[in-house]
Amino acid sequence: MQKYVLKKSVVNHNKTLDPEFGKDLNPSQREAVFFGKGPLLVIAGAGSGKTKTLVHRVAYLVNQGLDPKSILLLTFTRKASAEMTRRAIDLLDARCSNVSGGTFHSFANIILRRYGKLIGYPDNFIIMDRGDSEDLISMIRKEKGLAKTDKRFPKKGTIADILGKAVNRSSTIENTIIKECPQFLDYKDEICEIQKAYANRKKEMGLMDYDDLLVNLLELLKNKEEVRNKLNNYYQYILVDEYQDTNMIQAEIVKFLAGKDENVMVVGDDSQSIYSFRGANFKNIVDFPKIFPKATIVTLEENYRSAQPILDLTNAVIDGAREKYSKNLFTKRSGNIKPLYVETKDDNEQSQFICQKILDLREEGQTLNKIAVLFRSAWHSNDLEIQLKSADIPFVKYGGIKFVEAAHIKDVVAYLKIALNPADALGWQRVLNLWEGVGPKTASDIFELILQNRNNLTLLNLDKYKSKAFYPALKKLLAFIFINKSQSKPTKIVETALRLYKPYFEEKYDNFNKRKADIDSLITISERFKDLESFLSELALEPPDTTQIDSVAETEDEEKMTLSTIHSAKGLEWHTVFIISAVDGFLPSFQSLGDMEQIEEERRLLYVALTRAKENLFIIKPNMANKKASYMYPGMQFSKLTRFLDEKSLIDNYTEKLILVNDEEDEFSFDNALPEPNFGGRKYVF
DNA sequence: TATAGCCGATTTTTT
DNA sequence: ATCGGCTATA
Repeated sequence: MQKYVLKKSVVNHNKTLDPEFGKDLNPSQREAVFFGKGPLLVIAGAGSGKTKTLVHRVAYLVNQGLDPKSILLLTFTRKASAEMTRRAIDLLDARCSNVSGGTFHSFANIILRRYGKLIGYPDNFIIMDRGDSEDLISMIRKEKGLAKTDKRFPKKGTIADILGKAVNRSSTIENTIIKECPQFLDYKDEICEIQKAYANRKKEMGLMDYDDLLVNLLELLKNKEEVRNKLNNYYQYILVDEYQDTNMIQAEIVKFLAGKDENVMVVGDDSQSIYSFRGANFKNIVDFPKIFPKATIVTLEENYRSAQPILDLTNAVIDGAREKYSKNLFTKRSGNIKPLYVETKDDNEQSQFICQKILDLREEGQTLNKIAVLFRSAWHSNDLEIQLKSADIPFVKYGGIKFVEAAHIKDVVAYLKIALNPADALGWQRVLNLWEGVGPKTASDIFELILQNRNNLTLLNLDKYKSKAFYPALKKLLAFIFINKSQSKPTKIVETALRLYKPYFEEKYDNFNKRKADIDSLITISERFKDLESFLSELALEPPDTTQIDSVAETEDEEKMTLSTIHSAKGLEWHTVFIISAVDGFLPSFQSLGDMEQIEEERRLLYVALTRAKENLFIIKPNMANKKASYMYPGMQFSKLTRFLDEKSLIDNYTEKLILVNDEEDEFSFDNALPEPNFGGRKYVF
């Protein structure tokens, strides 16, 4: 295990806070930033300078002479954490780079590597991603013969959902089934059985899923006093961002971390809670003063992001919400351009409109990285992506399928996992199944053999397989497993794994040349890590998104526009925002329609999307009645505007309607007949 | 008994 | 593109 040595940091004590520090904050922000000791709840509306306030708070605390490491800043993504640290450094000095921070999960990972032994985990445990969990569940389901009993037995993904929600909502399996999918209530005993087997197998194999990271951290804090005391002494101030998206387990973790001093500041906006499907509970905000009765509450209501007409619409949308902390955003920013609303005949026309508009904006001198297109589900942008490519407009897409979820990356990672932790049955299954003549049965036989002898390689008797074609491969694989992990750099291990994988890789995928680029990226990423364990943890906790992969591949950082799911757009802002597929059934998603709470969450989702825009906001509603989704779900029309904008005629009152006129000549020529790009214009004819 | 291969159905959001 | 189920084959 890597040893960390405390280095005396060279701190420039000459540089003190700018006398102007805090002058540009409004009174509420100032109250939060200069707050003394004790619990503090900051209710921060969209665009109200939430990040700015947190960053100033960090700088203020560090400048008070506090050891930066003793400040723990828990954020929703690692990106957010890095961004805040960077801004704090700008504001004060390099001391801020030592602030402790990360996501709840990455923090749990660090603590559990060190203290996990106390609750029976090896320090080389492997973090399972969602796919790994499903694979293990599927394996158990097959072993128990549950797959065959009845066609209607839930699929692995559904079971994973049920188990995960039960944990994250601190509820029972039975209640979760009743709430989520009552049609499977008959199988509650079987699902409980799977749950037990799943928990046992994970422990045997040294695996933790995302939920285990939180649950086990909480267990340490709750039941291991020495750990709790250590952490309480170490972390003097706890700051939590996006508190509305924490679940009950996380709230308890915060409670224990705060300790007796209760120096804990949480920041959140109940109107932006969009992760309840993951067990997040925005009532955590309401309950904060119950957990910390001494809590001070500060509300930030002034919006610095959006022009007034945009804000008028967003306020109106969230006004329809059933439950919320009452707050009303206002801005001093002028602006007379109303959000623009466009109806198109289908998604193809929607894409054409966007391409055209973006070319206009570029003409005007607007840079592409100030433009974003937002949507409910990753696949909603499929058509747009094709058209952007053919129009030669560069973009990056956030959300949807991730790099590490691709089959070929999972293959390579499986090699690495079994090298780090030979007890990992899932990794073995995946690797052994690559071989001709090996299916699930043979793979698990081989795995059993290895497991029994893994402490003494010389006892391993492989004679059984001597006649098989895969025998030499098996020999080579075992040699790979027992290489010295602590001495080899991750990149070396990846390269060794790739030598073993290559023949199967080229056999398995027709388009292996295209996939090769991903493999190269994996090598590049591995170079950042000093050991295999941290590399694999990072892949599970902060999977690289397409941007990082692209920037590895391309040296030039060309300007690109952003396509993003609304979830992934959280916390960001753009000059111009297009919200596409504002169709009832798309947003809200038809999957959410059965449940009032879920529909309310969809409303908040739209609210988050709308509040990303600073100056220009486009809302586009294609008619999707004749598209694929509609024959899959016969009851749905997919032709009406989203209910959240339809109610009380919000569209009529708060937006300007653009009329698209089909130019008869050839299919669609946009180049002629376009009026001067002018967002105040009444009509948009093409 | 185990595997390979084919076909058809399905696609919310994410640490 | 991927998953799960079915069938032919060794």
